[in-house]
Amino acid sequence: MKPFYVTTPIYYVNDLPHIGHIYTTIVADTVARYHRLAGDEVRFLTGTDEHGQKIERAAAKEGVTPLALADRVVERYVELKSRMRFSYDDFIRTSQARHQAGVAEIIRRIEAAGDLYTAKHEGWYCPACELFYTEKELLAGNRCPVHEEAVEWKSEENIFFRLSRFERPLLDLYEQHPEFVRPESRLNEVRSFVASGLKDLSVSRTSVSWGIPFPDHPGHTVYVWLDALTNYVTALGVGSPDPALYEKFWADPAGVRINVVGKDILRFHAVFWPAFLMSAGLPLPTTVWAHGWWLRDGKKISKSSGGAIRPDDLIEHFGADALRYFLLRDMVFGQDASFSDEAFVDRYNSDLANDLGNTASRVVTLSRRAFGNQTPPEACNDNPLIAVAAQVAQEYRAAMADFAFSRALEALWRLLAEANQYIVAREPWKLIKEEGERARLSRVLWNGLEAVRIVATGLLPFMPDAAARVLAAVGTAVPPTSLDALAWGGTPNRAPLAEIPPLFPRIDKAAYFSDTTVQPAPAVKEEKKMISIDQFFETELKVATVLAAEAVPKSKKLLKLTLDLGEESPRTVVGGLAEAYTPEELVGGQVIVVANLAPAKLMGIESQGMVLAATIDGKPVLLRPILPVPAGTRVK
RNA sequence: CGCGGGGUGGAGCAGCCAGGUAGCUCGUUGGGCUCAUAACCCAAAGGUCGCAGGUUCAAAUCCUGCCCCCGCAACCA
Repeated sequence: MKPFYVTTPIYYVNDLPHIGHIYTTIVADTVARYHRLAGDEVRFLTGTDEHGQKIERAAAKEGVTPLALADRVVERYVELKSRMRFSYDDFIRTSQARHQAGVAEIIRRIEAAGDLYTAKHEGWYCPACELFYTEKELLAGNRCPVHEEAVEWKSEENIFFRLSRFERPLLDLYEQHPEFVRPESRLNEVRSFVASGLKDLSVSRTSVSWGIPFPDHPGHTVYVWLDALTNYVTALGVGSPDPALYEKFWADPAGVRINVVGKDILRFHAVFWPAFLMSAGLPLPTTVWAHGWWLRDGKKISKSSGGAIRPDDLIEHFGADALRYFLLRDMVFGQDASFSDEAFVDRYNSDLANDLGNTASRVVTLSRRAFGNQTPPEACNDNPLIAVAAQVAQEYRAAMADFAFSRALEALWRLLAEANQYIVAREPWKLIKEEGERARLSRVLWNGLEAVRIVATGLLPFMPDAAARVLAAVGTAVPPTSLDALAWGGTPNRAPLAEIPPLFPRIDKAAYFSDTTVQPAPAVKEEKKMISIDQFFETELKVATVLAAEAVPKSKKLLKLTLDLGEESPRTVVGGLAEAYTPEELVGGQVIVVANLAPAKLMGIESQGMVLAATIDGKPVLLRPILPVPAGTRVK
């Protein structure tokens, strides 16, 4: 048995599980299940990343320990296991002792290799953010872009990893093992990133205490990515007294090791991670496999837009199997895909209800009627479906080995379509009524059951429960444990066939959508905080005449306005107006500006005020006087 | 020249790396069947493969240039 190791990234406990996490885990789970059926010795790992400043701060805000906060989120991940039928063998948390021991071991190896050194890290530092900022990121007057407070010049001693030393080895890796990064388009991306030059990487922090203490460097904490990435081997027991799992799943040259990741974290996995491993003298993963993102109706999902995909609702309405099926069927693995409820319902109805469920239902019903609630007495080894099934099985295997899940499913569905055609052509419902056709009828129906059985077998990795239900419905009570079951001929004769309820009840689209019409977000409690008129007058609003306007180069939204506020010299004000206004139409007109706003740098231009506008659908609508007013007139 | 993805019948997509009859799902129209979950089967309509050049016997596919859309980054003071 070939060792096969597949991992998901460890998920940051800053976030509750969302469709992205679930998708990644579904992919890894399907791969793991497939390889178990294929006879490999599979180990499947997932887990959580729990260290870092964000967690530390979020916990402090709630008055709990970081670990308590992590525990709470981890619970949400763990409960998905049964709900989504995830079959991972291990769940690692970076807060666990075994992980910390492993990290320490890796760092010792990297240090022994001479790839660590300490150096001063200097820069503008915001104590509130606990972050360094580049000059470019700062607001005018060296203020933090988040807190708008003054930043300070700080120099901190950091431990650096000689990433630069691995530029050549990494390029050689991509050259000799193009399968190290898949899909191929991503390899190109990674290669060009590395080829453009690698800088040494700071791998310690002195400002973060919620993390793994850096071995032999008191006061330093291990940088999150060095901490997180190593989970794939620490979970196997690197640095522990019992390295058996590590030996089998990471060190065996015949083994396959796959890290499934989202494209957003590919760089860390395809550059930093192999460099760390090379330095530590450990084998590399076979492949880092990057998938795309689920977009909501074509837009990136953002929490603020309220368009998030709610996995809970979907699982409740359609079941975990249906969600698994949809996500794997509708995304070409590696690319981005668009999620919509309508696509989901359509896919469910046409593929699962009509094709799979209905086909199973019609052959089972016919067989029960014809053969006393049993599978047909006679099998059939000579019919047009056999060749199709063999072809489908072959394509299915090839696609699965290539992570081409949608192609694998398409292949299975071709067999279903073929089975339906076959049934219609043979008209078994007529044969039932004819006395001398028992043998023929038996073979026809047996073929129909057999085709469904093969499809359901192929679906076991995708929809573990539903596939088993379909198998049971067509006479295979115990799901097979090997892909050999894809071969023609597995349907038993004279096995009992129970009456089947619809395996995938059709969804009434109209009813579903009227039922789940998106409720507008409950209006946030209006906290009416009144201010005094004096407070209002602290804001100096003035009418300004637009003397000149031009687009800010390379900016999508910004216009640079030169405004007359009745002052000695005109002011420059930059505003996000470009999406709604052209410079030409503004010149000569008037706008209202906040005249006593602290200046700020936008795209390198200092803006000395703010133009007032109402925002509709993200686009500004300027507020301006109806009649011309002398420039500089106070607004109240 | 910031990074990346994409533009293929009404919708959503595959095909492009390894050029050779443009394919799938849904939808539409007509017909068939009645075993089945208003399902299934057959047929039809519907495409300048973003645009323009080039290479080639042959280009959706390779090369060059351009246009448009969508993410990310940097900016709605």
